[in-house]
Amino acid sequence: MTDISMEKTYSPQGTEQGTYAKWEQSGAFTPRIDDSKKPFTIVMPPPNITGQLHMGHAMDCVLQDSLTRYHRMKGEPTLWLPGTDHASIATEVKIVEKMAQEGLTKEMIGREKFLERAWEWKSEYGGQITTQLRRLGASCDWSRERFTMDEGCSQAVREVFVRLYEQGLIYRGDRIINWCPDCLTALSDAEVEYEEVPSQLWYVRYPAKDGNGGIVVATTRPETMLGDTGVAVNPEDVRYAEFVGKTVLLPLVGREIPVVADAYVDKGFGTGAVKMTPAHDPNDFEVAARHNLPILRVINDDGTMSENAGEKYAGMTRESCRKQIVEELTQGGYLIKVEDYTHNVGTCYRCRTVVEPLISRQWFVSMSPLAQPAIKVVREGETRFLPERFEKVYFNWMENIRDWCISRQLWWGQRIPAWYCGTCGETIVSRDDPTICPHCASADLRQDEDVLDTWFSSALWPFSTLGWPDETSDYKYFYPNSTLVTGYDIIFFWVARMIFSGIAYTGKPPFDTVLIHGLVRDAQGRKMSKSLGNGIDPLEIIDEYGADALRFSLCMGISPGNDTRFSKEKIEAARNFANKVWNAARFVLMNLDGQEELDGKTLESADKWILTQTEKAISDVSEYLERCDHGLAAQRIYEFAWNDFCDWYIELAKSDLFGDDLERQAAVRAVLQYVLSALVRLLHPFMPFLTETVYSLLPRHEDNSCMLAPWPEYRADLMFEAEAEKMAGVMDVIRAVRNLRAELKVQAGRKARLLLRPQSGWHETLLRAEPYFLRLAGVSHLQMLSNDESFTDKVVSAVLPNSEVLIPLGDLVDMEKEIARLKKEEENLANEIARGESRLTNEGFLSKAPDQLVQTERDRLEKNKTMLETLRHRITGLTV
RNA sequence: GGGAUUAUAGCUCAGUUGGUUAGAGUGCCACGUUGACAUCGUGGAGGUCACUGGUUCGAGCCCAGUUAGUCCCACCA
Repeated sequence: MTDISMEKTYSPQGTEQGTYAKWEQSGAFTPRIDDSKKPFTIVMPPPNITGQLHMGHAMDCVLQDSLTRYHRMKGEPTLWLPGTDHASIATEVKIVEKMAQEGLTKEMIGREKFLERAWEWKSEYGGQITTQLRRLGASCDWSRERFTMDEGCSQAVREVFVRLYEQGLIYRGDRIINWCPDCLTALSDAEVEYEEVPSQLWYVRYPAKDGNGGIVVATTRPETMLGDTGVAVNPEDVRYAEFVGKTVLLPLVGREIPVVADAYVDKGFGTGAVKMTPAHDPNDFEVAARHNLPILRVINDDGTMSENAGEKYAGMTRESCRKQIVEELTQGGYLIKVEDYTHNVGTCYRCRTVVEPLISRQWFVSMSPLAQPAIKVVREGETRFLPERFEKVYFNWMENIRDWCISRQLWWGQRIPAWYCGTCGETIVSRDDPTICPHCASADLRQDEDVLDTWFSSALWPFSTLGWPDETSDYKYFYPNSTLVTGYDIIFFWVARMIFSGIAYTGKPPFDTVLIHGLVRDAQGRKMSKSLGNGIDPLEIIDEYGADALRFSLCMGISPGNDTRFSKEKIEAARNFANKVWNAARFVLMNLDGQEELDGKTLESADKWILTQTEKAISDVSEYLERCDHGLAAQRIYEFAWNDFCDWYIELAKSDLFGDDLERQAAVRAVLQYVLSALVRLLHPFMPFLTETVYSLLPRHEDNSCMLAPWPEYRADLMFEAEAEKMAGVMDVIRAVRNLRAELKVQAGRKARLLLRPQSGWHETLLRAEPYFLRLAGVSHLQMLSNDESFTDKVVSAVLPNSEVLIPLGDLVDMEKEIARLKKEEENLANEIARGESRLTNEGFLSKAPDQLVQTERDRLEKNKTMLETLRHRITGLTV
């Protein structure tokens, strides 16, 4: 017996952090570039430096780490590249909030000081995040850790910006954009979230020039009428045909505005006439462009009404101005009616403020030339989504894409590399900071104040992190990446943009596979959020249950792309599983002698059975991991470890292990060692800490790391299907005996005799299984009955395909009950036979079903008939 | 308006190209200190696979429709 000291209960708290430190110090997270091997690369979706990691990050991390560990064990040079995201707007908002507590504003301290604070923030929170990732066991290559605003990433950003500008794909223009009046910046379309809000639809009469009649328009935003420069109707609408080309008067303001005909207007909605506010509505803006309507901006950046709105309203908020306008319209007799109306309003995805569409001069990326090839690579399967259905989401977005507004009126981020000449007005976009204007040689240059959308740099992450635009060895070897793992919530923000960016700048799509996972919800299925206060801190879970338990619980029972619930029950189940494996290992290790060697051993059925189960598990788990199906893989390992190995094999092994046959002992030890070693390695991607500890305790593995151990290889020579089936038959008998005993409520300690009447071919197997019956079924002694040998004592019995099981229990047996029970069995069996017969007399089944299935059905029917006969014989014997 | 997705045991969820009598965890009931583990063991109860129709020799799975929920996109003022 090996002398080992393993606690009775696995306690992760004492070992995990030390194990991680050892891994990290060993340098094993850093892959060796080997041109003869294909690498496996994952870049981590960089968490925002705005705060701590939540459960969603934990899941993201766990899925990536299991893939990483699996591929590393398979011997592929595996790179999982970590990093963090500067999260321009989100971080800036946080810093501003924090400064407000000190009574400071951005303007008070200025850009430079502000950026100093931002970098301090980065080093504090960025560090917290990487600490958390380590606690989770993330085996990423910290030597390659990146930040979206580090020098290299910023250089890549600059390169891309300049290239696109030179290609004419980046332009600056006055267009309607989404403006957040609270964050005081432009937003891209993707950054606006729509919310249904109950509101009203106001019907307002715009009188004709003489003050009478006119046109009634319907609007959800009466306050914007101050910026109206026209009214539009449908060209085919006879009701308004006479007005087209004429003008109406804008109430309260008295401005004369033209009536135009445009197909955009829906005759059926409202009154069929729409007021045009080109400066504050994207559709109106387009109509205005077609009809040369003037653009009048009446809302300021901060959401208040501007000078253009008129002296009376200037400075009012949008909300109070609306009230005021409605009141005045009512008084003036212009308000015809008000209807309740629910509509969607856009809100800022960071601060939830209602966004204001307004016309503004911003930088844009021209999307349609970039989108086309990005659609193609997915269409043609060069890049695939898992699950596949997310491709539809992707196509839908890409095919309807609009130009991307990339400038943000913020300070924290990559500054737009554009300079304006104060002398000649020239715009200079260049890779190096210009000192004089190339057009007029003036030195009066001013850099654009704005920064780029955070997602502009995230879009380059798969290659900017590897050194691009330089042709570094990392870039050449690890790009394109293999798999990208992320949640479905950022397909548009991030995945789509990486794909078109990768193709446009590197010529290759950035990864082959996009694995999309769902959200982690709370036990009630609600989204975890700060406002609900139902978020769970992964670190608290790790402290209480261990990282392995957390990891396993995040993998178990998940289905690709679907949301999952996090519950106490789940984490406890995972913790219990860790303990189970720990104890199985503890038992095995207590019984090993360090000389285990499977080859050359004489194996019995039980050994062959567990080896066969092991090979099947190896093959299944490998396949599931290849398919990135963590849920099935975890489930499969769980079953194998708990049911096959612990519940059956270890128990079966005990009779040999504690028996006198030294050869059997040695064989069983070798099998235990082999299976445990395979099990631990299969489990390692999911429970790295536990398995690392156990693996190092295995004989001759003192200095070996499970993390670097070879992934278990499927061995066809250890598959013993026929023997395994025999063993399964023995297990059926054991189960039947247990069942009978339990039904009769036989005390566990009370042994009973077991009589078996085997079917042909089973005598030897069952006879040899006697020790198993004794140990696992509470049997005192086995007696084999021949076919014609009758047995009429008081017995309970069961009929199995391989034998008739009889247990004489004397007065414990209530013969009435026993007969009733057997009759029920008889009925079930008869039904089963009837079902089989109807199938086998069905012409359609016989002619169309696969031959093999028909044969199976025949065999089964045959077997059932024999069993029924035995059962009837038994019943007759008892009733006579 | 368009699309996706979910509906399977009390609860949480699996169920690969259609093929035995639909599985697991958890909860529940009964029994149990059998030389790893009570974070355990053994046994048990518990399901018209949302509904309707269709295809098929055969449907939880495929098709059509219905109902209920969740989500995404679009943004008719």
